[in-house]
Amino acid sequence: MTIEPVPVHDPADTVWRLLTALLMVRKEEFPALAASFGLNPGAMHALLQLDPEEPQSMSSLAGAWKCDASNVTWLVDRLEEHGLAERRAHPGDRRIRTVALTRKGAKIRSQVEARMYEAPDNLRALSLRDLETLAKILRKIVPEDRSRP
Amino acid sequence: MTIEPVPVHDPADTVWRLLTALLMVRKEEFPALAASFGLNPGAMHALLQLDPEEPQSMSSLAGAWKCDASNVTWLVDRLEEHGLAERRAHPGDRRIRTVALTRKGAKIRSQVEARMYEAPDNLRALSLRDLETLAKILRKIVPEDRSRP
DNA sequence: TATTGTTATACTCTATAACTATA
DNA sequence: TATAGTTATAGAGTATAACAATA
Repeated sequence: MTIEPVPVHDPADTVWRLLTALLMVRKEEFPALAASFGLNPGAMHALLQLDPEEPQSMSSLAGAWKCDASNVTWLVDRLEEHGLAERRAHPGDRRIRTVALTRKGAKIRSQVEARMYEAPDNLRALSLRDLETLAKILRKIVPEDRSRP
Repeated sequence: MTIEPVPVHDPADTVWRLLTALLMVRKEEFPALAASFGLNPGAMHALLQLDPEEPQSMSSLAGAWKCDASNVTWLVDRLEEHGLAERRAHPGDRRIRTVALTRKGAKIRSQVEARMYEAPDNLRALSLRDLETLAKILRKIVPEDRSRP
């Protein structure tokens, strides 16, 4: 005797399943994408969260990246080795070091984003009408800034 | 002078950005979900890809999990420690060891899936009409089996 | 001899604890 | 004394290479 799984009736869960299935493939591509730029996934994630305009302190990065300060040191070292970021002095407090994207870092970052946000073929196969319907509905629940990281 | 990013015009890319933003939060929850079952993310991933019905050889798992055979040994050791999977002899070839989910493994696996496929609150906030529209469109491009892993 | 899986070992990434320099 | 960041060190997870058993 086999225990059958309880069927999903909740429409939100149904949509969630469909979305997860759609995204799963891309998620697995991330490490390869990072590697294609000579970075490990952690450093790539860090690169994407660095703001080209606003240098941040090491400690605030530890908060943003949800990792230990010593790991921030290590990750920023990796980015510096690739010439993608640089440590700078803080004007008011000589204990603080800020991290800023270099010109090259900003360029690579936007290249990576372009690759990440390239829609997969199956999505591209939808009609313009369907795509616009999707966008309209999704915009109701996705804050504008989160859709343009 | 700052170089402005090229605006995204392609409607498929726009939708893709929205979808990615929506899924990002959940993706970050995965390690915590794994930890709540006493597993590391790798072992959890492995558990989810083990078929309750079909035992698989170690080498085929290395292919499926995209990792080295020695790592399969390590991961299956972890699952066995928790009583979630077990090695079995292959009837025809004594070199081969197959890996099968235990009864407990199948149970935990479906619990994990239930947690993973629970829609987040913002999705739940959509109207039934919107959810049905989403499901209808997404089903055009998501193969039925991929939406029910 | 070739293949399957394990063991021995090394490397990568992350964390904790001790340390340096500023405040 | 407290805080920011680094360095020293340890641990988890993954890979490569050598090995034992079987084909």
